[in-house]
Amino acid sequence: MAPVVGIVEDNKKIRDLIQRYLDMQDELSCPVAVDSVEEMLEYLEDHPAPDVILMDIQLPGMSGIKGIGLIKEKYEDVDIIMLTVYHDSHKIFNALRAGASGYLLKHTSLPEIKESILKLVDGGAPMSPQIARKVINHFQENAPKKNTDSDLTPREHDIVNGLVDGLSYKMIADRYDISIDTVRAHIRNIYKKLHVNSKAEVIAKSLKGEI
Amino acid sequence: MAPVVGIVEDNKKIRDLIQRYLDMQDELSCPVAVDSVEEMLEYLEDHPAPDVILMDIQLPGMSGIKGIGLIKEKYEDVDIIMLTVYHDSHKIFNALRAGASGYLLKHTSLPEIKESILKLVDGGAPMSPQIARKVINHFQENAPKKNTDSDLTPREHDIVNGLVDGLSYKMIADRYDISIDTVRAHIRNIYKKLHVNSKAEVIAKSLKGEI
DNA sequence: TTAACAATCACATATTCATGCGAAGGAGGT
DNA sequence: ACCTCCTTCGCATGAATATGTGATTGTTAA
Repeated sequence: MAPVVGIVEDNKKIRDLIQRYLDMQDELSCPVAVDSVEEMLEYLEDHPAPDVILMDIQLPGMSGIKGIGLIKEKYEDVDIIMLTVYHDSHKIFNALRAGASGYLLKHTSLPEIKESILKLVDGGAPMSPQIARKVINHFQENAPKKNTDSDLTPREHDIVNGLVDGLSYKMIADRYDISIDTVRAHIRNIYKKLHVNSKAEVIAKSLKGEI
Repeated sequence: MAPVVGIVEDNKKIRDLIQRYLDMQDELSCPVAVDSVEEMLEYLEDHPAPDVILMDIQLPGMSGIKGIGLIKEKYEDVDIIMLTVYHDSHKIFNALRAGASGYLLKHTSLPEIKESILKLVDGGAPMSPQIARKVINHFQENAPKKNTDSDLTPREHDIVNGLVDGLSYKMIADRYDISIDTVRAHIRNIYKKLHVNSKAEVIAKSLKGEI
């Protein structure tokens, strides 16, 4: 079933352009394009909800960001992509926090918009690269400067990798061409250093990024 | 000036493939591809730093995530893109916090990798759509816990959680107030469904988000 | 030059795991 | 009513793991 797309955008020229383009695609249909959140909510009263809604932020009446919340509240399965000129962090984060699943800048080309919608339906999250950069920077600024340093020696790391790959002692011994007793010895030391006492805990720690 | 790319990847086949492809492009050069962070650091001692480094996470010796920190510490202008099979939140966030500027999954095609590098140099941040989705979900406190399609029953999920927490059969039995033989029975069924045959593999799958 | 530590190996033993077999009550669907 | 699946439990056995107590060979830093 081809995904159904809705548009909320107050610039009629842009709105019509996008709608015509998307509706023309085999993989999509775009039966509804309105110029405010209020109109979209009205439309949703007596029509099936689209799979994806493209939404501007600057709109007559209610802002797009507020609209996200209202729409997701009643139609939680609708995915919303912001399509806007704003690239300041506050707007981006507020939109994402409100429940937007993607954030594209308005200079995004029509084929890219189409790709983004398909990506979203497929479980991805479309973001313009500049937006992604800001999101990532946000992580790095709020980075807790914790010490991930666990003092494991290179060889011990090898052993841990073996464990993470689900190998037995014997298989690890074979992989690194050492005896199984050596593997045991390393494991003992690893357990001491990490304060654990089972393979399971080592694997968990490793995959959680604590090693 | 064409951006210079470096690669840290322990799988020789993949490494060579990517290097050859990138180096063949007019817009890029890729003079260095090594299989560990340690080797890359050595290389950087007496060569000009690349503009971008593609880096795996699971590596012999030091992990790629730790490598990010070390490399960015001495060569802060280098941008690092993670290129890995891991898509569990812990690894993603740890990598981004450590200073990675992009995060791609390994099934990314060569032309997409190239595009990602060019995007990055241009101020963007390449991310696989799946990754972007996880990052966005992180912003949405009310994260709807979509059931990742796995045939595991609720009880089996409980058991898996116990394993992930590093518990022994006996401890799991105590936690859920059932007999150790029942735990065994569940584990047997879990192993069958996931096609594995050790706690280690279950934990790994779970933490990698494959359950 | 010691001292510390990484990496290698050995032997022993108690515990835990993996896996086979079998079984029985209950929930839910046809 | 019948069948399927979830959940629960038991017994048994070989394999793997956890842990202790050693020891030898290098490398490195005080």
